[in-house]
Amino acid sequence: MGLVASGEATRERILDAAEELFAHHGFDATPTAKVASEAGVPKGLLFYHFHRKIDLLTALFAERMPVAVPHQAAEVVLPGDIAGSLLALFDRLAASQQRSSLVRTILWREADTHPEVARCLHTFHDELVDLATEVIGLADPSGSDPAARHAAALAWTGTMTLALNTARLGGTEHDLPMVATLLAAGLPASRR
Amino acid sequence: MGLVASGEATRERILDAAEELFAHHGFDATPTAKVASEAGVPKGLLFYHFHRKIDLLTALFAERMPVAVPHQAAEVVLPGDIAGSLLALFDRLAASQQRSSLVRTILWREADTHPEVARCLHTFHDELVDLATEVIGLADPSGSDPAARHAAALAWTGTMTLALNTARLGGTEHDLPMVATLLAAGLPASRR
Amino acid sequence: MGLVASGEATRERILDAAEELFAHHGFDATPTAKVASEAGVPKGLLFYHFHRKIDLLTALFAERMPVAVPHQAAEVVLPGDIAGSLLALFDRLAASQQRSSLVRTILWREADTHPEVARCLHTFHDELVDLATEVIGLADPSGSDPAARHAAALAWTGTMTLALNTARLGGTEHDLPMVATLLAAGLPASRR
Amino acid sequence: MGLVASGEATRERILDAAEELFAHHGFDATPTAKVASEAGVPKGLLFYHFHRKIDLLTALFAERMPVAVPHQAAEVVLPGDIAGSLLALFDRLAASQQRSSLVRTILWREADTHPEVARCLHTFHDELVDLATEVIGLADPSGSDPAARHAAALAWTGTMTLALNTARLGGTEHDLPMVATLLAAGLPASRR
DNA sequence: AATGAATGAGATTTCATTCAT
DNA sequence: GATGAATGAAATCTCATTCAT
Repeated sequence: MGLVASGEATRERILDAAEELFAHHGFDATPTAKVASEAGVPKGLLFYHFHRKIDLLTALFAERMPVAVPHQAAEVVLPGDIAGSLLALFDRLAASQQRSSLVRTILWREADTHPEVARCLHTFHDELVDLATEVIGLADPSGSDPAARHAAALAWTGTMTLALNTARLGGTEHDLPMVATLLAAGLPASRR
Repeated sequence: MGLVASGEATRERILDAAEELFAHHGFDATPTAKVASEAGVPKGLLFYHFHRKIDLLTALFAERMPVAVPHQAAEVVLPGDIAGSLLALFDRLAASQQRSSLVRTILWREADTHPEVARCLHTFHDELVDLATEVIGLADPSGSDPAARHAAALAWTGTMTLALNTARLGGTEHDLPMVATLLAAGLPASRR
Repeated sequence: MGLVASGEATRERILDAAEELFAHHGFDATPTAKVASEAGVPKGLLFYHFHRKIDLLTALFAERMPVAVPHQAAEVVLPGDIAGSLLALFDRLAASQQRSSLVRTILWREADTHPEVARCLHTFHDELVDLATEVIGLADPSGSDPAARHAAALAWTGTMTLALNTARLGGTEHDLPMVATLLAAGLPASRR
Repeated sequence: MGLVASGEATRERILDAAEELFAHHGFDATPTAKVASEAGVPKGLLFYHFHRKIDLLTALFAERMPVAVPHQAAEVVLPGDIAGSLLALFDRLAASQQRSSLVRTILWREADTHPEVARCLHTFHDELVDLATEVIGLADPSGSDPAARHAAALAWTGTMTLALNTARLGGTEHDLPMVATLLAAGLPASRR
């Protein structure tokens, strides 16, 4: 009938539970039994879908890792307004994090101990820097120095990351607009 | 005489082992038995000095958390050279991290699951931003806008943090000098 | 079919072992490992059925506590023969204790340290006194004073308890029939 | 000087702590470390005074076990008033228990698992029965049957024990005077 | 696919006892 | 007598994983 195969839905429920629990308590501190009970499935079924515990983690990154999608660049750019474009990029990023903050939390937590997770994190950062660089290039009418654009993108990525982590961990707010303005101001000045 | 009581030395050996193992494998994935054997003490002695496993973690942060010492500001400043001063600050920080990269690694890993650890992380960041703000103020001859100085300090802290994390997790190098130059260039321009 | 689920049978085997060991060596002096090995199950399975060690104790009292069943009163009464009825009551009790002396042993041992166990003990005693009162009432043709009946029941319960504990702990025998006769003799005399 | 040797006082403080803790939590559930800390002495000192943990228990019974002192009989007797004499005996006993209820609590708890403790308990009960028999004999003017006196003493000992245990464990009160009256009434009646 | 009991290795923690000072 | 660190055996409990049904 019109019903989706129950197996697939079960798998997703398990992943949902794992994502939530891994983010809040960490991979090692989360028993598979808790994942199963949170997902409302018997323990045995979990190991039918994911042979080992670690497979839950890899499945999460394989299927739910947020991507800093390149085609956002154009959508975000305000021609002639570098600072505004950077802030728009941040807003986009923050919004997308909404939907994937759990995976990102796991990403930071497990990066130190799982090399492949560390690679995920770096790839994500490199993509962010590239994206920011592209945004600046599209927004800057005067055509600044590529190296300067890359430096600004780097600083902005660092600032965004700091802000997102601070928000995630509940620290004090930061003044992003002022930073965007500063970077935009520095760009032409450093062109020389 | 000058000899430390044996109990104290043992305690430090245990903390050394815990620091090393927690940083490399994570708090939850490190058995207390391994901490003990690495420290060369019997399992029971570990619980004589630290009642519960978690006390090892809190002791590490209470006693070995690196501090962004304020009096570094003056020592690091190159009057008239903002970019150089910022880079010098980074070198100082990187050097000090050498001696405490383990605690910092643990700091990032456990921040999500242990609220008091998250507070440590925020305090550290806030201190860094304040320190960078002070450095810029001392290095800038023309007396820039305080808000701009703070924004530059924020961007620089984000960049430094990104660079240190990237280095720790083995990612691609970043071009810090260019960022410093860019921020220095942006400061007077944004003063108006 | 009539077959019990294997899980249930295992649970009972574990309780059997716990009952035996707790009675002979005490709750605190009995390692869970010994309960498991005595029951012929792996250690882990014990904690699958009973989450904590103390749950073994509470399960024993909840499921195996002997009850001084009220409907015994009529079965035990020899009309007109108060002393004989009391002795018959004791025989019934002693016989039923045969099947539950272990739980009773545990009951006495742990009453001081576990409040809910103490409550079990009191309930049991109160039921005994009520039952003895009823027996006396049914056996006594002349209709003695209710307060006197209750006093005799109390004295008889104390005597029975003393006798059972003495037997359990291996002390010297007591002359129960003489006590029963004495109490029966005192009843009408105290009616005045 | 006038000071008592500190060693003796320390020993008593340790025994005080052990008595309290063994009574409230049981021998097996009480760590020696807690006895030491409660007594305010370092752990090592405890094992200087009592070589093994079990020696604490034996010392308690050897030095602090309450005795049902025979010479109380005369002090308690109200000539001609058997019931009153029995009640007076109970009051004496209850008062003496005040000063030794802890040891008695331990007595009941450990009797099942320590044979020599069980012997203590029986000795105490036998002494009580003998004492009650003597009291009845002294109080009874008409000179009742020795076997009846012994039976009454037995019933009274059981009743007193039940009452004391009920009081100790916090159960419902019992009407002792009525029982004493009943037993006194039964004595001559059963003489025939 | 589904189920829940079973398994056993191993984790954290406790604790009686010893010992050097 | 006094002290507190040291020791290691053992206790309770956890958990990933398997398996029969």
